Amino acid sequence: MAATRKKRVTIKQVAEEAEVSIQTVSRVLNDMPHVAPATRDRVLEVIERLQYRPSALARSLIQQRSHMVGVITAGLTYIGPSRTLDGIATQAETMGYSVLLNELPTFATNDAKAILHGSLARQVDGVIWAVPEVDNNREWVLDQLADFHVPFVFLTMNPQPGLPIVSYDNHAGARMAVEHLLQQGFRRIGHVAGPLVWWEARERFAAWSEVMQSAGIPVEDRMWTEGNWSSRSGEAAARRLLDQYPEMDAVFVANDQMALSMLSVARSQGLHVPLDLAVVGFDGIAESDYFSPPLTTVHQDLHQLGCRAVQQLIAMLEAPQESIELEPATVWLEPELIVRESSIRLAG
Amino acid sequence: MAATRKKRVTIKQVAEEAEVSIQTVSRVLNDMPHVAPATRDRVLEVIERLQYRPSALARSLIQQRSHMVGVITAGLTYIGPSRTLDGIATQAETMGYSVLLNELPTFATNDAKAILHGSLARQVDGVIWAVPEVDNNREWVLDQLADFHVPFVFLTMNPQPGLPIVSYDNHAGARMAVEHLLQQGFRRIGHVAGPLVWWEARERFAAWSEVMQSAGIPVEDRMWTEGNWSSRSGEAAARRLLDQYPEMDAVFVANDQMALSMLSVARSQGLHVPLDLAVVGFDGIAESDYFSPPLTTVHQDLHQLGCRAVQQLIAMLEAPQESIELEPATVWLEPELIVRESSIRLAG
DNA sequence: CTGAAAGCGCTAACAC
DNA sequence: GTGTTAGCGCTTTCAG
Repeated sequence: MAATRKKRVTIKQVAEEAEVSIQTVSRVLNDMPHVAPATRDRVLEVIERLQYRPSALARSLIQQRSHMVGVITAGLTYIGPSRTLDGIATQAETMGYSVLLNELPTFATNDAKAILHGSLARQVDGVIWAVPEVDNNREWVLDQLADFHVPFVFLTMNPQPGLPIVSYDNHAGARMAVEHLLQQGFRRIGHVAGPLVWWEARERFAAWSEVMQSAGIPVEDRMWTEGNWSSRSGEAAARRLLDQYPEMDAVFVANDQMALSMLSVARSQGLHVPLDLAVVGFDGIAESDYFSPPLTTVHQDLHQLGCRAVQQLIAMLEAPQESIELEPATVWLEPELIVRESSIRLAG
Repeated sequence: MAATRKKRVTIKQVAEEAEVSIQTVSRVLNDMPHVAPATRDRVLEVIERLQYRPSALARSLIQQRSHMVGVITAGLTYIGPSRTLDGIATQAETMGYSVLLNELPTFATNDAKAILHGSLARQVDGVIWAVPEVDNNREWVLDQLADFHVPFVFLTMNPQPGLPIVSYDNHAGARMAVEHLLQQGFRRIGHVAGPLVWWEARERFAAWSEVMQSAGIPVEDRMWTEGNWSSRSGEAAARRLLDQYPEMDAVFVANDQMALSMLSVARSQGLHVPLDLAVVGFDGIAESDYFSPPLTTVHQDLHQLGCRAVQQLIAMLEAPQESIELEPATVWLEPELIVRESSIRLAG
């Protein structure tokens, strides 16, 4: 009883079976007026009987509107991008759009070009550029933006006049983290940075550095190290930092995964957190509440970020032509500091 | 200098500009023979100059082949589904296919129907059903399978004759975990199960139960509790279990997130892991190596799972019609036990 | 080697 | 109310 692959039922067959014109079937499908109730019922009956499903493809071709949004992403194995995608997918669904997903194999420019054009060839109505800004991988997209005939929304980058951007304020988030440590009375605050080719890592690093200097604490090179976001890299970065800055009493780590490693390394070296070393992370992943000890962190709701991006894009799609250009709205979200045990100054 | 939305360049315009027929342009595009080199060059030049990009949509319509695979997933905020999707996206890319992504808002059946039909309406060439098997949410898809005129590949379910399935052997993985604990000399082994409406949770639970009984250890209800995969739920489950089974000396936890909570709760109750309580997780997420202590876990490479699913599906798509039905290949992957500090029996 | 005609499945504009 | 005629952008015959 193997299921032989059946041919798709077309509107033409429905029309013939119901003994009406193709047009009338179309009218029924689209709930248009001017169809006699009896005719409509007959058509509907045939549609049901033949299990007819209209082809969105053919529709898209003629309407010049695919109701698909192209999403270009990278690094889905990371928690951040996948949560963002979750938000995008959910919101798109809700608003009646499909997601055409493309993941870049690397963060480099080269791959991106072909992949983006592949997406555009499929006639997506708009594009959400959810690739982290690494090196200058965004340059050429921005350069060519005028040549693409669909709207774009960019995620996670500095506000820039004339560009629709949806992003968390990483600088503000990092500032909160460091200021919190200062308030707790810590002064010798180190930093484990993310890879500084990433915009987000640079923002967090810059905020650490600036807040420190504002507090009258000179920043030296031995006070920070760089990881690549992963727990593995965080382990090495943590060891180096503890080594080169032994009097450090607190550390701001650029993401929760690396902060986890910091906790682990500290423990292995006999340091008590937060008594000997306070630790603050970034991202606010769900697990951070169950680290040992629970991790103070800066939370950004990336699901929400994805939702907002879709709303923004669809607003642009459905707005009248002229208004689009006037003021590409920037959505600038504020992260939130979650204080837990890992950063509380204990009576020494 | 606002970028006014341009109209798309069509093959017709290229033809006119190059003073050839639409046909010839098409031949050039598709690298077909029988085009004079001079003509070809002229056409290519015009294509370049006009920045012409053929419409994949129009192509799909006539070729009855979209080169898109529909992916139905759910719970992208979880690590597992998103890693799987990462594998799917990467592999599809490599093989020249695009991914049309659909995420179910819940695991229930109702939403699924409309969403699946939406995907099919866009003429995907095949579907990867990556929704975890929860309750009987898979029943109706399987029932209606014969009515869909494209091939399906199912992820993460029991092998079943006549169905193309790509899955890890959860039962085998859980067996490894429990046998490892027995080998270490632990006998009073508890279990924190995932939500038992999930197939994967049931498999892991069943393996625990069976291995215990084979070892002559009767299983009682107080020896296990149930969580919902999240660290939060794992915390409650861990507390309950420690409470109702105080003499427990080891525990097999159904995923790493909940295992993390088990470590955290044990620590807060003054229990030393693994001295007082050995812990084994499941999944092998990257962070598990940095838990305190590093977690023994059963690793499954979900990226690989996604890759295999795509390979399987595309093999079906590109195979001659008859051979498809004969023997839908099942890919049955073996997870791997990673032994770390959390489960090592220490000289007491 | 090249072009003209037909048509993929559907909707838009107009007739009747 | 309903049918007819076009045509979305492209490929596929089949003539020349």
